[in-house]
Amino acid sequence: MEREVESLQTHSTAKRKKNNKSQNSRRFSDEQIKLLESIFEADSKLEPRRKVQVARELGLQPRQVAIWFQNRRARWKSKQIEQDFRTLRNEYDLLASKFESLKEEKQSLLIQLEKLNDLMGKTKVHEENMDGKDLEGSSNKDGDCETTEEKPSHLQSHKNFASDDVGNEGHEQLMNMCQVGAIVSPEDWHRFDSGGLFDPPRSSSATSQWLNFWIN
DNA sequence: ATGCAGTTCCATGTTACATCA
DNA sequence: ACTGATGTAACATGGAACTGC
Repeated sequence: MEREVESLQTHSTAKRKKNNKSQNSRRFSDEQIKLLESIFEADSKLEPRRKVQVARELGLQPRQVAIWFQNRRARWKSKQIEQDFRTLRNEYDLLASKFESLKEEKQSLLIQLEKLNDLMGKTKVHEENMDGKDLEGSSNKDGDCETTEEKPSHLQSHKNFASDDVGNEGHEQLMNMCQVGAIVSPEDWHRFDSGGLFDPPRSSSATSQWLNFWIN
């Protein structure tokens, strides 16, 4: 039955133009908008009975009320999309800047590591020249990066790299692993919850590739 | 139970017009 | 006065859900 009303209200473009010209204003009054908005705020959809009731209250056709709600939902949705877009963009900017600072931190740690390696290399040569003391007791033979003792954690991880126990290639690989660990733990990465794009892989070799992908 | 036509509602895109800078 | 941008009421269309047969 509402369809009947609607079809009676369906004009050709020409008819509509004529009709609109005869009306003083197409816009609803402030009063009408105010009530419609307050209803919309409570519920964005109208039950048919309520629609008829509201239409009667406002002196409008039920069809007009239905259309107003349709348009209002569409406007709300597009605003929502804009809002979501802004939120996502902000989150992305934040992540990007975190990533940049992590890269810088990594760079500075690498430099520190180089210096320490140089220093320890020189010390060892010196001690060998002195011909005598046992240095082996202090190095961790299993290559575990999470050694203890009272050094800063990021330095602890690289403690055993000066040792001869690890060959050059293994040395480099372990350095990479530990550097990744020093920059950020997997838990930290997962906290970002970025849907996998930024998530590092589980295996250490894949981790190196992953890191290189982002840095290079 | 199932298929089908008719109806209603809704989301989405478009049009026509009013208003404003 | 003219014009382009913007907001909005109304419309068109297609799909989903529901109903009666």
